[in-house]
Amino acid sequence: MPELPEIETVKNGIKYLEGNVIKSYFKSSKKLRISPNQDLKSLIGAKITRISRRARYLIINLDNSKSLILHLGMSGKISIRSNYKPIKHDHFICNFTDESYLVFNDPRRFGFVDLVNTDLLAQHQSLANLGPEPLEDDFNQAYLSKQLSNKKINIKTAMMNNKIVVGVGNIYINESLFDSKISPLRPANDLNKLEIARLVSSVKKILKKAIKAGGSSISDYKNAKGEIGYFQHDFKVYDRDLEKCLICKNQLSKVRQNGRSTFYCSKCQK
DNA sequence: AGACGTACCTGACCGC
DNA sequence: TGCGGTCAGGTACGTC
Repeated sequence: MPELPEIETVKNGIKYLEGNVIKSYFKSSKKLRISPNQDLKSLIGAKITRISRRARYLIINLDNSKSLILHLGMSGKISIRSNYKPIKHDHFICNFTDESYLVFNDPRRFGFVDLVNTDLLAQHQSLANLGPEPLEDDFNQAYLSKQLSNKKINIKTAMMNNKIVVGVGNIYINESLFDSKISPLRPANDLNKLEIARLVSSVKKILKKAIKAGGSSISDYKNAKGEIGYFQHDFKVYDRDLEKCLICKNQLSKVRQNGRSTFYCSKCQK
């Protein structure tokens, strides 16, 4: 599921757990992308002090100087349940003092759960060397121009590089490039300042819109469903290669770039 | 250093 | 119905 808007939605949906104490946990024996650095036993009795997000990682700070890091990989989902019945691919479960359960389910197992000392969080293999958050002010035209100036790789792949900017995955870069009318095939260092400014603003706009829509599904969860829902995507180019451009009615295109599918309009995006 | 291919996994879907 | 091929929203690593 997850790109940045989905993780942000999950974070907002589980933030109410702050202040709860972990009563018990379960970790499946299946191997995830990385194994926890520390014994998870110290989770028991720990109180959640803060839940936040960095890039596509969920960070859960505990009152025992330790922090949980959760990553959802390609297929991971987090849900909150009022009672727990095991289903296939449940890999990590926490039971809290309010009797709710947080469940991490991930069929492809590209995600992970890790426990580290909070003072070493920034040095974690996954968190060190990350670029800026796309919605923060330090992700701007001047910064991006500098980053792209020596990159000959296509702009689409460059934008999916976590060292340049985090959390922009395949869906949202396709949508952002369409929104800014820039062809995904262009070499990154070929874009001028104006185009880079447009791209920065499109990335922020598209992500904010998706987060806003994702947030609305959380209220459904609170009222009825018992699970955190995801944004019902409304894409203009992603997965629409058999359809026509909503702007110019041209047939949309699909190509492969560095192993990933790219969708775009060859007329609108130059 | 940057570009690029590949590996990690399961499941869904499509054509034969 | 079953089988093989291909694809999927991410990330890390090896090689040139």
